[in-house]
Amino acid sequence: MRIGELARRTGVSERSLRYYETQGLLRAERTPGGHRDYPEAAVDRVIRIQELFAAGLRSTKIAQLLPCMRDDDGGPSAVATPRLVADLTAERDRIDRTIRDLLRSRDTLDEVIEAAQGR
Amino acid sequence: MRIGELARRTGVSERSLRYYETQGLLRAERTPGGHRDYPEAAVDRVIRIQELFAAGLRSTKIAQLLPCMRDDDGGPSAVATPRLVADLTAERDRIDRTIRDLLRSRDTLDEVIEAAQGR
DNA sequence: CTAGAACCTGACACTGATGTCAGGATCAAG
DNA sequence: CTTGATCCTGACATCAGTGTCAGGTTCTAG
Repeated sequence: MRIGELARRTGVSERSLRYYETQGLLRAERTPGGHRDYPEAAVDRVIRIQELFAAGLRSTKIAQLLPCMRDDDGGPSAVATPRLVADLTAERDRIDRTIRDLLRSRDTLDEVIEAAQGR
Repeated sequence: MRIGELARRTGVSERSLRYYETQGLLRAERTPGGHRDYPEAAVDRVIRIQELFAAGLRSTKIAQLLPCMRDDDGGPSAVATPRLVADLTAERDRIDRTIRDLLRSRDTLDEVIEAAQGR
């Protein structure tokens, strides 16, 4: 599929999709004229990428991580190096802390919201 | 207390503390010579601010929110306007989505980590 | 063939919190 | 008074993903 359709189906801008390509996160075949042509699996992949971005990982980490994920267009997964595992473990712990933080902040907001609704 | 001590005790840089002041998030008395002098309660306040930043709120929202929080140096809380309540509700929903996203990403990382550890 | 939609690359702007540096003033202890 | 630690303001830089625009090419339907 073309970049426009992929953008529409994932909710990610064409600009971002091209950026992902420069970062090695997403590859595409090219038509004879040079237009990008994505496989169907790109949809899931882009959504996965967005989730990881939302989790605060930066593109270089995601680029290392993606080949180690199963479900990566069905091919056999690469195995993470010890170095990468250490990095990912640190990321996971950071995510855990972030989640705790978010829960606290959500409670804070709820308090204010409820107080304003007169109870 | 002085800015250096506040920075040390909260883990937030002096630069950021001054920035918070320009954004109306944090106030300080001044010594005759112009140095900032923070009350003890500033420690909790800064930590609260950091949590809200970590939750993705931007300084303008935090500035609106802070006076509506109880525990705000003991004074009586302001009450959020309907407009603000709507904003905060949207923020809370965004935070909820973020949490769900983080949980998914954490699971993704866990899968890769476990796979690499040979089980 | 042609028109319009869709795509290409490359460049520059922005955001918003934070880092960092310069040049100078204040503070506290000896 | 002096000295070294601490603080002041103001300015500019950074990061990383994304928006946007320009100028040009490709694709597809009629």
